[in-house]
Amino acid sequence: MPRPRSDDKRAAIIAAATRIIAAQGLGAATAAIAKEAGVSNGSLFTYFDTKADLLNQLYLELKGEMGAAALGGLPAVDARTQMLHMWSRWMDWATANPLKRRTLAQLQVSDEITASTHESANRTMTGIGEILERSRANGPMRDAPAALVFTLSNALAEATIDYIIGDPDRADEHKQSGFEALWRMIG
Amino acid sequence: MPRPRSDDKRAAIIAAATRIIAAQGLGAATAAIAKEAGVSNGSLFTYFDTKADLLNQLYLELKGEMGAAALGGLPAVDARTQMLHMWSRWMDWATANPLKRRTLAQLQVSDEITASTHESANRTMTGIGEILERSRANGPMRDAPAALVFTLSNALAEATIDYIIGDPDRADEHKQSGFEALWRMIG
Amino acid sequence: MPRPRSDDKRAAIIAAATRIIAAQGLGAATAAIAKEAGVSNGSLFTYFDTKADLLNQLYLELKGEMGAAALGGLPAVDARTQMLHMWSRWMDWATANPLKRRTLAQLQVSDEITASTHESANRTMTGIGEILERSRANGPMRDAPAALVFTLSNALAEATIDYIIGDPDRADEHKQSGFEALWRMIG
Amino acid sequence: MPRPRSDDKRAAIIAAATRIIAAQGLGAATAAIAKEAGVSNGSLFTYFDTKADLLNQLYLELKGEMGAAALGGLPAVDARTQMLHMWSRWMDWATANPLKRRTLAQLQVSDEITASTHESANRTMTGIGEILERSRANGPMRDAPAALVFTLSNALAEATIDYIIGDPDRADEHKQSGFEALWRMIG
DNA sequence: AATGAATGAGAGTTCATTCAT
DNA sequence: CATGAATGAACTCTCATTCAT
Repeated sequence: MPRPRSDDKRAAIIAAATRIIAAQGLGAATAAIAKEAGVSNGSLFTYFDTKADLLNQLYLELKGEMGAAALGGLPAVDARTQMLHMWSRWMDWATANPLKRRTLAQLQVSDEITASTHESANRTMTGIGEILERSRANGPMRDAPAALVFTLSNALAEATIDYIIGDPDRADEHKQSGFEALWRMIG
Repeated sequence: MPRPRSDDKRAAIIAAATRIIAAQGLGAATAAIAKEAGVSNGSLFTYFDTKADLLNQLYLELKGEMGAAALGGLPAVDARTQMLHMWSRWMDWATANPLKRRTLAQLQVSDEITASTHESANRTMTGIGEILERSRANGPMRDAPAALVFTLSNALAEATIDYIIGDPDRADEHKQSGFEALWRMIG
Repeated sequence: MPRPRSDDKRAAIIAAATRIIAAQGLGAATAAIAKEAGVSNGSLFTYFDTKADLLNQLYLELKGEMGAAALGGLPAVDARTQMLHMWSRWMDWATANPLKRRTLAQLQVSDEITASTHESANRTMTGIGEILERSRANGPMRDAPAALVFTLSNALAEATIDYIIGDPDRADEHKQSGFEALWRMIG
Repeated sequence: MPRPRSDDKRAAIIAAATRIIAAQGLGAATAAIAKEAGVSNGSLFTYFDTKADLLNQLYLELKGEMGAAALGGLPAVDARTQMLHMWSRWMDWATANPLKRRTLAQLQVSDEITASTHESANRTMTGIGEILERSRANGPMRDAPAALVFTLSNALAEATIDYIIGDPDRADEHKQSGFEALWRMIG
């Protein structure tokens, strides 16, 4: 796998794409992204084969970062506390990184993101899935398909984040409400 | 008397847009939509001022149809039964109209849809909001902001629909699971 | 020559075209002209075969009106006084009808105006030509080609008008200066 | 090092625009100009931001060239001889470059040309204005506004050129007539 | 005759991608 | 490998003209 030399440049493009897409949407020109990254438009294509490729890698990166943020510093305690910890960090990451969150939301629904990218993004979420599994092990959804539980929980999290972004002053309160709703659902 | 402006033609364009956007995304060319509608590309612009206008009207139409579908034939009974009825019809509409649902999902996150369009779309959802209010009146979220409850419930519904579309054979089962999750959350 | 019935409507279109072209230039849409005339866009084409036809007829009309204005009330006196009279009325018409003058100026240089239209417009200017001929009969340009004298005189008049429009407060003064320049040239 | 932006290509586009506009008017398609220049239609826009930009730059170029032609090789002699020299070179340039002259005439009256472009074009004409000032210093228009004198003289020149183009066989004769008319007016 | 909806050929401009330097 | 000029297909929207009513 011959990779181009500078990881810095790759990272700069990824970061620039995050910013530009947050501002302009997925229709943003690759030239605009390259410029924001301080790189020539031609160079962008030595790091990413196509625009779609860039988008897919960006998605992986952002989703991975979000997952890692959620799982960081996980205490070895009971499921509910772990879940709350994760939930809390997830919301915190989203409010602290509104641009990343915004871009990620756009990518999530784009049809430029391939099935295989979605799949491998989900694979990085395994840790989250495991906590979810432990959380619902004795709850009312214990017999539902794991993927359904995951989908519903994720939807709740995203909706809570959206709501918090619209009313950031009461973030903690909404974060708590959302978590309790989740726990009622699965716990 | 000139040829009168034809409601059929307007409807044909709306329908064509639904199909084409479901297949190609919001980037679909107006010419492709016009062709699918059996209309010249110029004609599209006598029915809709701009592409954005078409998108906004399409959004209103689809969202309105979805809301009407959800609320149709509502029995005058207790909140839970009403909610279940609505939930069920909502899922049914979505599974019966996958293209409309797909296009609606794209429009929902597009930034071509203006704030005022979103607002007036939401106004058509008032009926749904009322049922939700009755449903949570005595439940654990009775003190949460109405908008948060609405957001979370909506997210659950959308997620359930997505899941059902991915595994349509067990639609009824998932529909039921989703509803119970919702009810635990708010009921 | 089957002419459509309403002369009023024809006149309304001509008048509307004058206004719209003065404001928007020759690229103005026929639909805009029709609307300004209070007529349907289709109707415009029963009075004028094509846009070019409208433009040509408009040119003839405006040029004719301008010529008539210049020649009106011509006193039967010596050449210089006649010339001054004409010059004065010409300038007056132009300052009193800035829209017509503006549109006429645009048409004059348009390549939509055919050679034959130019020719017949010039034919309506015969009266002016005659005064010019008498004016230069004993002057320094007595042996120059009539058409050259005409062209130069016309250019002087147009330039004087342009200048007056740019500084209308001293119109009379500039009108006088221009005339004297003309007379020195040919008289 | 990328392919440097080529002055040749810019010049080719300017030259092509001159030819195409002379033939087809200002409505000529940018694609036609690009093709005539042997360049892709996209490339035109790397040299000129918009069609209007191209037109403005073309105007500046042509007017500048015309002014330079008129002022070239100016002898240090009396005003009349200088004026005649300039007049003669001006006419010669116009007859030798009918396409440029034709295109310039169109641009002169176009409303795509901005006020600021007109202004800076006029600034390149300062040399001509100075000769004009010297020429009229003791003549009958010595007290008229400089701008009026300039306007009238220019109109005479343009009209003479037009006339010459229509009867090129007797160019020298007409050139002379025009000059004498001018000199009577201001000298 | 009048209306205005219908048509479809362009128009200017953008942009992902390629490639000469 | 980096650069940015070059490419040309594609896009939305306009408009003179036609034609069903």
